[in-house]
Amino acid sequence: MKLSKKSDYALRAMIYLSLNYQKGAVQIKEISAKERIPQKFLENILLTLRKVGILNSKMGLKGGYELARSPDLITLGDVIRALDGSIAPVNCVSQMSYKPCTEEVTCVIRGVMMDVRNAITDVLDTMTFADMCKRVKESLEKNENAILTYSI
Amino acid sequence: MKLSKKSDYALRAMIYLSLNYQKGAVQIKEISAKERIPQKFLENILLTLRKVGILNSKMGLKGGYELARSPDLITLGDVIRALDGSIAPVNCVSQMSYKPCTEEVTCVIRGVMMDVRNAITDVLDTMTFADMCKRVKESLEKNENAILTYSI
DNA sequence: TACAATCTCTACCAATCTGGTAGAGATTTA
DNA sequence: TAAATCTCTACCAGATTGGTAGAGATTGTA
Repeated sequence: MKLSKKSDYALRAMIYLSLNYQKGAVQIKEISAKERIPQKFLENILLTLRKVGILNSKMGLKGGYELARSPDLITLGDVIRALDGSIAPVNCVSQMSYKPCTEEVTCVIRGVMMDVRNAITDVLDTMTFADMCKRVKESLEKNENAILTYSI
Repeated sequence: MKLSKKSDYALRAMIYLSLNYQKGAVQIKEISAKERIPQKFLENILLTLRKVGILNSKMGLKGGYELARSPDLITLGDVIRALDGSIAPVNCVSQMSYKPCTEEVTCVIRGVMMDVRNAITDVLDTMTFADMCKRVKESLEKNENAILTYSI
């Protein structure tokens, strides 16, 4: 039941890009430096997010990445699914990578795991990056001399 | 966010033992055969559950395993924690293996992950093996000619 | 007592996943 | 044309997962 480093980095990069929404493309190098994420690793992550349509990219000099749509239309669930594949604790309750188990009808573990999955997605699929930005700003107001950070 | 095979097997074995609560010790071999779990692997799992006090064992001929307390006093969370270690998606929100992150106060990802963790434990720490037994029996009544099974 | 059945313990192993790196290529701006 | 940037494929070391092997300790029963 663990969030991968990949998803962790992805969430941080997405918050960074959300805070810079509509301010033009942001370069990998900048995100990598500010968030202290290995650059080459981050390249892969952003590429994945682009391929699933969460990010747009621009190649060449002055290129970079930006959100493909408004931060309030992207949820944490979207990002974690893109990187980690599935959110469900077992495949037989997964939307993304559903695979029936042998005796689905009578499987009582499945029932509980379905509840767990729903509980998780209730949180992750309603929380948008607009919400995250709001939280970052609130957090900064309360802790005036705090460094801007939202890493794990 | 995946339930390990170890925890899966453990849950199944625990349901089996719960259905046989107060009927004397049950042997590894029997559970292994009925639930189709590799015997040597199951040995390790049951040993772990004994070490954390969930199971009692009896060595020697006619030995075996049985629940150390009533099924309504053991939750799925107890078992999964014993096998997989932690339920929390990140260590900085874990009860079991808590490890602070760099900037805890202002970390907004932490906040969401805390919500996820609570959502998961709400399900797993309230569901007992007595509940699971009840579900197994209900399920069998509804599907009269179903085979008794609760594997994933 | 002997012995078979059973749990206990340590060690080991192959396959996969995780986190990360390398480097050549394509594209764009100045 | 050159520098900056994204794109793509390949690779790699270490950890984790799922599982096996085998010797040892303990107990019931003939």
